[in-house]
Amino acid sequence: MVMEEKLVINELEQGRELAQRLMSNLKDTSSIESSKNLISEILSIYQNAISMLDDKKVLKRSREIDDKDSKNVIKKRQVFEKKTEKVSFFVGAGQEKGSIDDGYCWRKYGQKEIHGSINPRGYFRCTHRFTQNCLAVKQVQKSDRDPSIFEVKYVGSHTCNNTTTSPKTPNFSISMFQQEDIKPTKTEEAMMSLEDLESTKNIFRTFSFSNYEIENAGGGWKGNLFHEDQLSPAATTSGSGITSEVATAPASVENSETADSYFSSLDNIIDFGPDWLLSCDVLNW
DNA sequence: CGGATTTGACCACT
DNA sequence: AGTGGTCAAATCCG
Repeated sequence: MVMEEKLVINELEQGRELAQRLMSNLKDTSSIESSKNLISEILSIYQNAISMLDDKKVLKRSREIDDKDSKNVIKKRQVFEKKTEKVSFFVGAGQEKGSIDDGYCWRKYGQKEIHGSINPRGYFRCTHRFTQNCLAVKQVQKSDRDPSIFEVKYVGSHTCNNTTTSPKTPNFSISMFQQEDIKPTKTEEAMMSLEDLESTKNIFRTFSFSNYEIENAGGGWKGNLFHEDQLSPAATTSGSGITSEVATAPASVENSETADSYFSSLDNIIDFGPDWLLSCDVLNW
């Protein structure tokens, strides 16, 4: 395990301990039940993050991809390109038929029954793939746990300018992305990642915690999802369009010094090495 | 009629 | 061989 990975786990463990201490401080106060729930969720998130980072298979896989490419293994062009793409995992309350309107034009090109999942996964590519060479792709799968929620995975970003409407922000969302193959020569992509990380401080303040777990950071995207009753008031106000409120922290978090200390910890831990990026961002849809 | 969706086949990877 | 991702012909729909 490289130094950065150890540091990340260290930081997360510290955060978990602090949350546990706060939890015991609140034990005998029944009026702050919601705070307790919040802390439980924080603990859950920390646990998930630690588990993810402690999964040597994932980390090993990430490095192996680098090795393969450096050895000039010839692969199908599409497959190779994918490994360099930004991947966003996205969960949130969805709309009917999985037709989550993110402001872009998508064309469905496939559907697949996924082993271990009740619901099939739909494959969408940008309508302008051929006209504008836009390589954005997304996968949409209805959550097994809550059919009203869709899990969306974005691969690549839009290079087209065409949107059905102005890009929308989901009523609530959090995404996690992993760039699996950032090589020193990929300066541009690396810079993009740093920009994403740069904005992470603020982004971390935009969501109300909920259990979020990824069984397999490399490809899995299962999780305890965001239910409407767990969303911040701002997040539940509208399913259409970007609202400034969406970028506002839930009061329970904003007003909590303790929560701020956690965010400070997160500020520290996002300074990862380039081969493993973990971040949260709010996508424009 | 043209574009979008469906769905079985095919391919790459493990 | 199993699985996930993509292709492409058939079909649907406005």
